[in-house]
Amino acid sequence: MSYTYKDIISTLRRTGCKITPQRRQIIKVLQSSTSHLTPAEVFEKVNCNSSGTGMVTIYRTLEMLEKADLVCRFNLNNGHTGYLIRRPHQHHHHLLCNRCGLVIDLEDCHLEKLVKQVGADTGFTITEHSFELTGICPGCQQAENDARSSRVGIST
Amino acid sequence: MSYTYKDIISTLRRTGCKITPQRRQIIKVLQSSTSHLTPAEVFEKVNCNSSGTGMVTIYRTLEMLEKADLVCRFNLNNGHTGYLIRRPHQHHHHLLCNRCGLVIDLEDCHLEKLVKQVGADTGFTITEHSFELTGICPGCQQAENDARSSRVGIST
DNA sequence: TGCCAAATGAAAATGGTTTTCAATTATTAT
DNA sequence: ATAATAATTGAAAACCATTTTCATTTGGCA
Repeated sequence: MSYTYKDIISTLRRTGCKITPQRRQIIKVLQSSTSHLTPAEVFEKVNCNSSGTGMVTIYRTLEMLEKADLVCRFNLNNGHTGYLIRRPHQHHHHLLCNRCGLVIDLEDCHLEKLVKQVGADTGFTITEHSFELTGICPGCQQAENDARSSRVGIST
Repeated sequence: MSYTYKDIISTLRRTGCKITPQRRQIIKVLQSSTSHLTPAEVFEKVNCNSSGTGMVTIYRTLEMLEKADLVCRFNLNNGHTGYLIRRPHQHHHHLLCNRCGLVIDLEDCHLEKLVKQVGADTGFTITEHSFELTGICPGCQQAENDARSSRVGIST
């Protein structure tokens, strides 16, 4: 489960950040999304209710949230950056759907042994690792199958 | 082992690409580096012999090499892009040194089972995965230890 | 050798992100 | 509640990596 809106606000207060309407908005937008959002996407969603929040504020808020460890930041395949409300439990990996952007958390990291082994083999002190999977989620697979069968035109 | 200069040239010829002096230079620079290089780094190295190759050509050549599967492209942690001459054997992972940029190839991917398991658990069709490790290589660990002991000043 | 498509380079365009700076606002102390 | 103040905001400009444009040059084939 991800941090609740209240969690986030109180963590920010604790850090000495001011709680502005813009920040509230941005947090709500991030929270209501199951997939990662780029700064541009956050901007769009925040501004569809005509709140007039500037791009600059989006960037600054995302940066602040990242520093406070409340969101995690991805490097998307296309070189862009995505942000996702963080799940409280520490280290985990992500499974992304290529079609719809859905993100699944893989809570258990089964890689400790492998990482340790690589360290031993290479002499490196390994400080970080990332493991990202991408594919097509069940929903999008279904949608593609449906599209295919209607294209073939079983009954015409 | 990575592709040799000759391998690369002949692959390019086969693809119908022209072998220009600029391209030769760029390939040599990539080849002589054990770590990934950003376009800017390639530019710098290519131009230190005053060959006057433009940034544009660097970008275009790197793109061409990537399309020909002769280099691999990374998203660096800082958001920049790095390129590395490819090793012929297909799928593998990387171990990067945080200090000096050294890249070690991990030829064996031990993750097939885990990937398959995740697919089964989630219903995703998993098409790709990446596993990247970062840490400090033995050389840089040594250097740090040396620096530390001289700072402590064992004999002064 | 000459031709022509491909490659090059300079300059301009693009697009995401960051900085600057004056005006505004959330919080703290009064 | 109000005033003081330090943080936040937004507009515009700056930045920087990357891409596009277009006129010029060049590698490789006929």
